[in-house]
Amino acid sequence: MKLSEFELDVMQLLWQHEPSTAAQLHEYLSANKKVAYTTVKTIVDRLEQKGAVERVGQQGRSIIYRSIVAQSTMSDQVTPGFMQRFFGGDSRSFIAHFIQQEELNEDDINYLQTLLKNKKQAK
Amino acid sequence: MKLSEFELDVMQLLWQHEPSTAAQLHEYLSANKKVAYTTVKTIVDRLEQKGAVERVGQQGRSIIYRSIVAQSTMSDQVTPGFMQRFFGGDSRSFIAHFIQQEELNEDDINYLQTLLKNKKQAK
DNA sequence: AAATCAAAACTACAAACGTAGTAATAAGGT
DNA sequence: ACCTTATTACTACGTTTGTAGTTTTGATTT
Repeated sequence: MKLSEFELDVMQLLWQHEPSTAAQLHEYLSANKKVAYTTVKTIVDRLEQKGAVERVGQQGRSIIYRSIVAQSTMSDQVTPGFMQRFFGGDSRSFIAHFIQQEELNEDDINYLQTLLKNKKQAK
Repeated sequence: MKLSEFELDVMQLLWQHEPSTAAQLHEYLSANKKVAYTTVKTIVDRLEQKGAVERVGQQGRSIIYRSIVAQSTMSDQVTPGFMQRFFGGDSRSFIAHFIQQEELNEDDINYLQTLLKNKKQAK
């Protein structure tokens, strides 16, 4: 399943606040972007058509939606392409780039170090 | 500057084999994807219009192209959106995901461990 | 100089996308 | 039972994208 950027923005919000109505998603989105309610509703309709979300009830006239595809499924599908396009598929330099670039506190670093240690031991 | 997926695929090839003619890019691409030469040329033309590549000479009738925008610039621009859409902007779980998911040999792991250690010390 | 032919330049077109208006409808209030 | 109004459902439209055909052009060969 292929979702557009805007569709993914809406999915992101839904993943974070599940379940939601179109009006709620519109409200969350409005924090970052000026966009009409009907626009958001159109996106939700398209997501429904694509089988990314489904109706799970209603509240007055408002339809309540829930995601069908998991965030992890989506990211697994899209990441290889991303890595390929920006890092030539080299996962080591990909990870290295973000370790260096991103803001990480000591806890974060410790956590990642543990992950690496475990990964090494699993060999 | 906003580039489409296909445009980025072509940029990736150009970044890897710089400079190149459209025919060469077509050849590289053909390894993975069946696509007409004219299609690739159209993409290159659009990249030129967008200011992502430029002409640096010719070889017979063939125009030689070079990238103007660096791969790192592109990835810096696109990554925040990507991270937001798939990891809710949480860089720690973003990096963690790849450490766990990706194939890494012992050297890779050591290298990443060093990076983390340095990052910790730099605090 | 004329012919050939590869590559460039131009044109085309359907599907997807971002965006939102308009029309229909049904819940809830009076 | 009727009206109001929030929501849904439907329609619309310009732009971008993937895809490639057709036409023009100019380098190279004969």
